[in-house]
Amino acid sequence: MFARSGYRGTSLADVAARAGITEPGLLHHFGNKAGLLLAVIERRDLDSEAFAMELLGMEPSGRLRALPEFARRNKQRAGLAKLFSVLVAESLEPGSPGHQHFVDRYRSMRAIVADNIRTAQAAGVARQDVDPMAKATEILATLDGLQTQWLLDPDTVDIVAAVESYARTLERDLACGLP
Amino acid sequence: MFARSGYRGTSLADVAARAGITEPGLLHHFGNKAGLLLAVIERRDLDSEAFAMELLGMEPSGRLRALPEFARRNKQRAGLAKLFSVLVAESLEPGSPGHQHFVDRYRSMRAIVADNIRTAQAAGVARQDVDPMAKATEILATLDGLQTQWLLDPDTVDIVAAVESYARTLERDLACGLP
DNA sequence: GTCTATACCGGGATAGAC
DNA sequence: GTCTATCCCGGTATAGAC
Repeated sequence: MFARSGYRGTSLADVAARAGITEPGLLHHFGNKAGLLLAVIERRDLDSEAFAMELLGMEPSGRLRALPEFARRNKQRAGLAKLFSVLVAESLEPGSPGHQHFVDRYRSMRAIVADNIRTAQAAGVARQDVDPMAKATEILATLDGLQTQWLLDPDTVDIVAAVESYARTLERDLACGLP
Repeated sequence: MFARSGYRGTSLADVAARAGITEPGLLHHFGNKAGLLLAVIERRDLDSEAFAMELLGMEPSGRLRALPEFARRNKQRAGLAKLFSVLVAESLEPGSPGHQHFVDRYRSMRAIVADNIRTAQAAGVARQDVDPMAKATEILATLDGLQTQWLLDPDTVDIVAAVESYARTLERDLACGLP
C-alpha cells in the first residue's frame, strides 16, 4: 500500500482494515506510523540483501550475467520494486523519515559495486581506465532509471529486455579491448 | 513545495501563505488542488522544452557534449529537478493525477532521443548495431538515476562530474570502432 | 480578485475496558 | 493483544460579503 499510494497517501485505517484488525491494534505493534514504515523498509531490505549475498557467492565473471535474472525476479515482485522507487523519492528531502536510511543504503551499494569492479580490474578482466566509483554510480543509476520507466509504463518498456541490453552494453564497456 | 514534500504532503494553506494570499484566493485561480499541480507541471515542462529546442538546434555531433551543460543547468535548479523526480514517483500508480502525463512524456522523450541516434547512424557517426529505442531508454534511465542519487546525497555525488563521465562512456559506446 | 467564516471529512494518536 | 470510544488536528472545498 505504501508502494501504490506512498507513505503519506496511505492511512493507518486502510492498512488496519486490510490486515483485518483495527487502527489501535495496528499501532500496538508499531508504535506509530513512522514505525510501520521502518518495519516495511526493513522487510524489503531483507529481500534485497538476500539477493546481494547470492550475487557475492557467484564467480565474478558470472555477476554481469546475473543482471537479467535480477530483472526477471524484480518483475515478479513489481510491488516491492515500486515500493523502493516511491520511498526513495519521498526520502529525497533531508529530514524526511527515511532519508538517512536511503543515503546510507546508496553509499553502501555504490561501494559494493565499485569493489566488484576493482576486483575485475585486478583480475585483468576489466579495463583499467574506468573509475570504479563513477562506474558504480552509473550502473546503479541505469538500473534504477530502467525500473522507473518500466513501472510507469510496463506495456511499453520490457524491463527484462532492457536490462539484458544494458548488460551487453556493460560487457562492451568494461571489457578489455584486446585486439 | 511539491518538490520538497510531494503533492500529498503539501497543503493548500502552506502554498497560499507562501504566496501571500489566503486559501480561497488560491483556489480561485486553480479551481482545486489537482489544478494547481497541473499548472506546476506545465510550468516545469516549459523549462525542459526550452532546453530540448535548444538541443535540437545544435549540430548532431555537439549534442553529446551538451549533456554536461544540461547537468550544470539542472544543478542550479535543484528544486525543479527534485520536483520532476518526486512527481514521477508519485505518478507511478495508474490513475494518479499525473500518471498519463508522465507516461506520454517519457514516450515522447524516448522517441526524440531514438531519432537522434538514428540520425547519427545514418550519418555514419554511430555504430549500426545499437537498437535506437533501447539505447534511448537506457540513456534517459541513466540520467534520471544519476539525478536521483545526486538529489539524495549531493555531498557525495557530483552530478556534473557524473554526467561528464557518462558522456564519455556514451561516446565510447556509440562511436564507430574503426580500426 | 480577495477576503471571512464555515462546513465537513479524514488523519494520527490515546484512554481505558476486556 | 485487541477492542470501542473519543480527542484533536489539519485537510480541501464552498458560501457569500466586499
